[in-house]
Amino acid sequence: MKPSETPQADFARPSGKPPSQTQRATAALRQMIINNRLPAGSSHLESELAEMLGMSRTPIREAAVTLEAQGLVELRPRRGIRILPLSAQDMKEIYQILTELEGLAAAQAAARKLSSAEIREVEKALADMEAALKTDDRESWAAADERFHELLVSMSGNRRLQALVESYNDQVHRARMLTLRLRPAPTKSNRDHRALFEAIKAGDRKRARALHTAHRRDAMKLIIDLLQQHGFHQV
Amino acid sequence: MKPSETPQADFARPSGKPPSQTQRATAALRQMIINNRLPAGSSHLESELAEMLGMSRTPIREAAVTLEAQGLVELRPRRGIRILPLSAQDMKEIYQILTELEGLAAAQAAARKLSSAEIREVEKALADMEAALKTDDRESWAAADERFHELLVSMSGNRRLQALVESYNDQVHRARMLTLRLRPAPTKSNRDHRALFEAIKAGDRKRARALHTAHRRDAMKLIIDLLQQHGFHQV
DNA sequence: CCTTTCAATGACGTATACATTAATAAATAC
DNA sequence: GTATTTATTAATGTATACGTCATTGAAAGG
Repeated sequence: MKPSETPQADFARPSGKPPSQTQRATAALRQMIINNRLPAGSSHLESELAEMLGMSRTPIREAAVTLEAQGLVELRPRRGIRILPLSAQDMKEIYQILTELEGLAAAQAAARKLSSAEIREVEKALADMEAALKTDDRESWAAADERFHELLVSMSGNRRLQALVESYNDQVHRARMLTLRLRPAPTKSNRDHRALFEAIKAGDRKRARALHTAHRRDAMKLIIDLLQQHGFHQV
Repeated sequence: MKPSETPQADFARPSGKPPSQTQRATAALRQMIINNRLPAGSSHLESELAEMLGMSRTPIREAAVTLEAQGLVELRPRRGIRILPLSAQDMKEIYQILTELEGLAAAQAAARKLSSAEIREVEKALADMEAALKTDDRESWAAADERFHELLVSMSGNRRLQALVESYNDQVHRARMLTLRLRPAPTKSNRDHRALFEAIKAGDRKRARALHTAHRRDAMKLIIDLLQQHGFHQV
């Protein structure tokens, strides 16, 4: 559930400063888009959003430009800022990219020597997922799952890769949440995660990559099928 | 040499309209960054750039935000817009990502049935590269090489993948041009291209991916080594 | 009743204004 | 001569102003 942040947001907030209006606008809008409080397909005038967030149009526009570059919205002259919906085709494109990039991350992670702190964090995420599976707490499971995958990518050591995966994950977050209750219990997912992490710890790059790729491919198929079955042509 | 364009720039210019100031600014600045007319590491005040391009600060700021999201510049409060230089580590990160994404593109292209127009365009690029190699015309060779790789990615059918690769290619364009005259004649490169294209036409996904991955890995090593040998620690 | 033209509205793109605040220089103390 | 404090400068972040142009509705014509 943790909101991701754009790379520049990270740089631009040297931890002491009060966030600028532009930063507030970017974070707030991204958040609202990701968890569907600004529904996919809806349009919003700059002045509306400005009033809603208590600022002028200027920082709203800058935020909108950033989010457009991230693929979350589209700026349509005189018709407002449109929250981009995702078609099945869009999902496929994004998942193909994610599959590839996360596969690389897994291989890179396997090539490294993990710190004990890293291992502990991953183990925690795995344990949380298993606990959530027992009580069928889907939200907690999804949160831990997200944490697990974020950790993997961060362990790749490639900051750009990390930012990129985060950004594309943001784009499919809505769809993932939507299918969370429609899917069967993620028993196999948990097994996959364990096996993947074992391969990484063992330093088996090839296997880590293969396992992650297969895992993501399954996830994509699951989500796309579910959306289709339940008649969502756009998300 | 062809300047790439951001996805939104493509959408935002429905071919009839005069480009907006923001679009002009984004294109001009990107162009100047990519071909080193705004040197890596240099900083520029918004007002300078505004005067240079004959517009107010507003469109300059919007362009800067876009280019920051693309990873080309950094906005430093009160110290101007800084053109981000690339270290060897940066190059490695970017090439890892490019290698992966273009490998995927090659595999996807191999899975498709290419149109005769597509085949003709690729053949032209290949022929141009071979002709340029004969006369040792490095600039023409680089232009054709770029066209070849762009065509491959576009043949993947994944628009997002295409935009992404374009964007990361922009980031290493400077370094590529810098090493163009330092490297040995790209004889092997041309052979690689031929073999790769044969694999794609034959529909051999695995081989297409493997060939492309190896090709890019070689290119990365070549460039990084050359830069190191010639004492460029930043580009 | 449907189509087309025209006018009015208002959202956006851009310029400009202005307060804030960081960086630089000057001045003072040591 | 060096370090610390203060004053000055000026670049940014944000608000506001305004002209342009697309969209909507009305009016006129078929």
